[in-house]
Amino acid sequence: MTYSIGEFSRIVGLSEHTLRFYEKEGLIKVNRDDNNVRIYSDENKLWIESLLHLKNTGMSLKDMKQFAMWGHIGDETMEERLALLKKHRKKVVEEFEKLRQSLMHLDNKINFYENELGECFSTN
Amino acid sequence: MTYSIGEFSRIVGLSEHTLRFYEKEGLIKVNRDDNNVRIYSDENKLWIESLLHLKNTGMSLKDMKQFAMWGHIGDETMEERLALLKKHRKKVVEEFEKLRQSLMHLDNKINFYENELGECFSTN
DNA sequence: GTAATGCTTAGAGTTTACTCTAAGTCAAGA
DNA sequence: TCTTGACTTAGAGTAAACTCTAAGCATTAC
Repeated sequence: MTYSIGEFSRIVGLSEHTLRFYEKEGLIKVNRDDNNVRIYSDENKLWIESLLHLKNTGMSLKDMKQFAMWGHIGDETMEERLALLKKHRKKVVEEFEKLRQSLMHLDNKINFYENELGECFSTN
Repeated sequence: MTYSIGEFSRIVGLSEHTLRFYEKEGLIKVNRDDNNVRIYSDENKLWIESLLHLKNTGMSLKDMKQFAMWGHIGDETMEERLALLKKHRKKVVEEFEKLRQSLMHLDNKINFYENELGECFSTN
């Protein structure tokens, strides 16, 4: 399957502006038809979804850019990419643990407030 | 125990600029001595730590401000505060789950690269 | 034949949360 | 007395990641 930028935008949940911006920044390579119109493929979709996972974990555009560049070069950059991912993973794991603790703190707070207000009615 | 802004800054890991900024924004109330110099207390410390947990979970300054305002008003705002925390919790749980999935995705990627490169040397 | 959708460049604007600067004052300690 | 650390207001600067605008041209579908 292939998609126009409008369709693709809806599918991946990024605005057309952002898709063009990402392309300009080198995060994606997109094919064009005879009229220079962008044709997004399922491969592009997988790639974007992968990028969005990296973004979700807090990777900066700068690092995603670097990762994409290496990806475009080819197999000889695998070690660099792996190193980047491993380094990033460390940060993510820390972040994850911090979030877990802060969530616990939040739950404690909520429990405290519920006790203070009396537990007759549980209004979720 | 009480602390000057300099000491407090080191203790809680926020710059003096940021501490004054938070105070101006209404996130903390700080006592002053006869010379108008800020005196931070252990109560301030607990409060800031609590705020930082909310910040960790991605709460905006705006919401933290609202929460602090209600806190300063007193017990009659407990329900509002509880509602805000519960609403926020929902977002945090979603975010947490998203992060968990993206972390899994990251791990899969790393495994993929390690297999591709051969698992003879594990360089962490 | 016109509306919808797409293309370009270049640059301006937005939001959040700080972060810093300037310019001046004040008070305690060695 | 002089350095250190504190205080004030007011506003400017920063960084990231978008987000949008303008102006003009091309193509496709009804």
